Amino acid sequence: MSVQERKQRERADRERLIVATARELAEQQGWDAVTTRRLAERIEYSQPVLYSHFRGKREIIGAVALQGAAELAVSMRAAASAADGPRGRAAALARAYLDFALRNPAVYEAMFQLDGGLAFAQESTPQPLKDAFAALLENLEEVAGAGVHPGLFTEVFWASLHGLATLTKARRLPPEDAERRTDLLVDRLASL
Amino acid sequence: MSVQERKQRERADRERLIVATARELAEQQGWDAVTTRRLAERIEYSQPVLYSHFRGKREIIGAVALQGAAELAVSMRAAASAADGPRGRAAALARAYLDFALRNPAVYEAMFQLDGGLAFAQESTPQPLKDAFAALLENLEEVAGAGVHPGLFTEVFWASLHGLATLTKARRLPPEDAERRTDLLVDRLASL
DNA sequence: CTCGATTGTCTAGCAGTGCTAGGGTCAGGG
DNA sequence: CCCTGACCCTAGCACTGCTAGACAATCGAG
Repeated sequence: MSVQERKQRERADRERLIVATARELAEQQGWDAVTTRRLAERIEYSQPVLYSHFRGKREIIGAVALQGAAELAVSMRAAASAADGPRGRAAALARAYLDFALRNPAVYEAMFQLDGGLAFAQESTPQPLKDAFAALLENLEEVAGAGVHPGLFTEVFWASLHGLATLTKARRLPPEDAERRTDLLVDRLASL
Repeated sequence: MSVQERKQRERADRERLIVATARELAEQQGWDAVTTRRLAERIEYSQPVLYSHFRGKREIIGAVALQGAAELAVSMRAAASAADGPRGRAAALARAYLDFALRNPAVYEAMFQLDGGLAFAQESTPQPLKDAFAALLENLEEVAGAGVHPGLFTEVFWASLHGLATLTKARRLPPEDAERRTDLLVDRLASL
C-alpha cells in the first residue's frame, strides 16, 4: 500500500517538475525553445515519460496556463483589496493584470495566445480560468455603470487590457508610454 | 532589353502568386498548414524558388501582413467617410476594424500576432503599417478629448479593438455578444 | 553557327520537430 | 526463488525550415 502511495507521490512530483521546467524554459528562451527533447533532458528522463503524464505538448502548455491563471487571480485580488474606492480598485486591477503579463510573458502567452487545449467561457472551463475572470468581475461590478451588464463590461475591460498587454509584448506599441495608456484606458472605461 | 523586362515582370508575377497562395492557404487551413513544401507545390515550383524571393517563411508572412494592412486602411477610411459625426466615425472605424479581423483571420494573425519580421512604431516601419495607423488617427483625433494626446488615445483605442478581435478569434470570448461589446467599448472611449 | 558563361531551377539532404512502437530492466507478490 | 507486470529507454516515423550542389536552358561574343 505505502509503496503504491510513494509511487503516486513521486509521479505527482515529477509532473510538477515537468510543468515548472517547461515554464522556466519558456520564460528563459521562449516557447519555441520548449521542445520535448530539451524538456526531457532537463528533467533527466527520456521523451516518452512526458507522454505518460500529458497527451502532448499542448497539454503541457495548458498546465502552465492553469498555474498562471491561479497566480493572476491571487495578485489581482491582492491589488484590489489594497486599493480604495471603486475607481481605485479598477485601476489597481488593471495595473496588476498588466504587471503580471509583463513579468511572466511566456505564461501569459500560454494562457491567452497559445493553444493549450483549454475551453474558455463555457461550463467545461477549468476552475482557475473561471476564477481569474471572477476576480475581475468582483471588482468591476461597481464601475460597470447603470444598465450595463457587469459580465459584458468585464469582458470589454479584460479585452482592452489584453490588447495593451499583447501589443506591448509584441513590440507593436512603444513600451515607454505603457503607464499613460493604462491610465487613459481606466479613466475612460471606469466612468463613474 | 525587353527580354530582361519580361523576366522581371514574370518574377514579380510569381512573387505575387507566392503571397496570394500563402494567404489563401493560411485562410483555408491556418498558418500551420502553410509549409514551404505545400506552398511550393501549389505554385508549381520547387521549394528553393521561394527562397529566391524571400529570405524565409517569416518574410512571406510579412508580405501577407503588409497586403492586409493596406486593405485594412482602405476599408477603415471608407467606413469612416460614410459615417456622420465624430462619434459615428469612431463607431464605424471600430466596426470596420473588427469586421476585417473576422473576415481575414489569417491575415490579421500575420499582421499582429505572428512574427513577420516587421518593425512597428518606428521610422523603419513599412508604409502600409504606418498608413493603417494613420487611418485610425485621422478619425479619432476629434474624439480623443481635451488634453489627451491623439496618438496615445489612438493606441489605446487600437489596443482595445485588438483585444476584442484576438480574444474572440481564439474563442476566449463568446462570439454572440461581439457587437454589444463593440458598442460598449466605443461608448466609453469616444466620450464626447 | 558555335561555344563559354551566366542564370535559373531542381534533386537530395541536413538538423531539427512532435510523437510512438517495441524491447529490456527491475521491483513486487505469490 | 521465480514469474509477472509496471516502468522506462532506444530507435524510428513523418514532418518541418532551409540549403548545397548538380543540371539544364539561355544569352552574348567571336
